[in-house]
Amino acid sequence: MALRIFNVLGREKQDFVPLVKGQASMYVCGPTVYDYSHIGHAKNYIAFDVIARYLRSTGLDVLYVQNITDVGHLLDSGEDRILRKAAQAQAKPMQIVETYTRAYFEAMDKLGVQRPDISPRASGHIPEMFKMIETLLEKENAYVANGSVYFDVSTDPNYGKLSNRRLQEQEAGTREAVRGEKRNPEDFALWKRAEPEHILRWDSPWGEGFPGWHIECSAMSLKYLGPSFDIHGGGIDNIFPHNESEIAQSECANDAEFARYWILVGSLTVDGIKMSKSLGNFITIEDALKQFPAPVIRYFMQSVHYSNPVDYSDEAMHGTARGWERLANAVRLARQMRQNAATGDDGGTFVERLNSLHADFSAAMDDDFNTPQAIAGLQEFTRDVNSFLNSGTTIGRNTLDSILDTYETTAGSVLGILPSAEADSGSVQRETSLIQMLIDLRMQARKSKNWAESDRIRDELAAIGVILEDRADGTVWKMG
RNA sequence: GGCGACGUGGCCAAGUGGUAAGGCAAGGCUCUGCAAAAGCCUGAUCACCAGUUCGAAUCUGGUCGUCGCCUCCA
Repeated sequence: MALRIFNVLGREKQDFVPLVKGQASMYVCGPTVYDYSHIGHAKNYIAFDVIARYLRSTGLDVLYVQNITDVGHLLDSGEDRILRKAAQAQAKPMQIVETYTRAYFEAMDKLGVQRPDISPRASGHIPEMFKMIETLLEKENAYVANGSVYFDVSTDPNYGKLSNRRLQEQEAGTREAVRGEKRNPEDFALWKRAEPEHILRWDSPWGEGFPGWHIECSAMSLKYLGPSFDIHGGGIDNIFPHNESEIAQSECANDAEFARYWILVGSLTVDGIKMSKSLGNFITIEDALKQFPAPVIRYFMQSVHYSNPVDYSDEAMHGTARGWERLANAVRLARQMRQNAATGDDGGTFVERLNSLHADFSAAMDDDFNTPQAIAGLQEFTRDVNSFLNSGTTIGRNTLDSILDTYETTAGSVLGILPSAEADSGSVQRETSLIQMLIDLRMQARKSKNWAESDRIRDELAAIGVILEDRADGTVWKMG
């Protein structure tokens, strides 16, 4: 069965046929690094993480590019939002950018989001932007006004094809000062003249300034993926004007189809309303991780189809956590049984069930990355695994390996929702506590002169490399 | 005003023409020294109305309602 993707460009489910056989090129709009990442970012980037992971699992050679926006965004006041943050912190703009770029990657790492192959920064691609802007000027798709360069949307008859917006139906821009130098109210900036107080600025053929928001994605996707590539991803809230403008710039400048498949992810709300700082329902990824382990957050984000909105709430998260536990418990049980299982194929007939799970999983993911359906299949599978593991029949190590491998290649390497084996095998802190507990048990045995039990504990600990030494003031231990 | 989603059992959520997956919660039961885990059983005709069709949650039209976007946003 072939992979099908709902292409927002055209609004229909289509067979995925990559530009180059065996490869898939993907560009996803990345974050603006002016603050800590929130759970809305988590939903978005987990979705594309799973998409990239699944594409790879089918054997495709994926090249995944995701930008870091560290210049250019304007506030209503005309002030760059990164600069505003810098003023608050009395720090250099690039210091702010660096801080939140690192924080972004750290948060994503904790969520098990595999890093993109390339994470280009907008600030590092100013020359590439110049080149594209100059091309657009030469082709008269853009014009210079007072040191700024604007894209003339009236020169692109296809403008609006992604979001289905007709220019004349939109409300005119409200900023009089900005509108004054534009030919059409809908024209957007490719390059903005920097006012004196604007610290983050570059020399350009049109005077000192900084790039418009949309041009970076066009310039960087061209550089790393070429004029045409397979998949463009992002949040649905950026369909207009950002994605629409990207298409206009790139297709006018390159005379080539831009992205062939558009995958846009539904937004996340908190307790039914949009997340915003003023409402006090702004939840960072770090905050969420304090309450729930990363696999639970990933499971939650994938329990709804990526294109649909998700509502985050404590109630929903606790329900999700319980559902995840059931799956995780089965995996843990299988891991522990494997530790003591005899080698052999006992219970091998269960392999048929493994095959049917693989088939169900692939069918669900091939259908526009239907993770809710894939998870439903895993839950049914888990019921059968639990029955099997608890049935009392002898199960050989090979069979347990097969079960664990099945989980690993579906819930593990694709969805990224398995409990980590490390967490289950223990940590230094836990090991220390366990050893202390045994020492305390042994102390009780010694007090009651139960020397046989006391020596048994010491000998068995020694056998696994923990040496006990009795002192007048108590017992200490060390690794042998 | 324009664009776009959506409305499925108490909650979350798949399903886009052939008589409703899955999870959570709830109740009953099995297992069980206790606890936990696990398993079994129990529930919806799909916002409403009118059409198309042999047949619709699924297509068409309309009504009501929710949300997002049109200004920075993943």
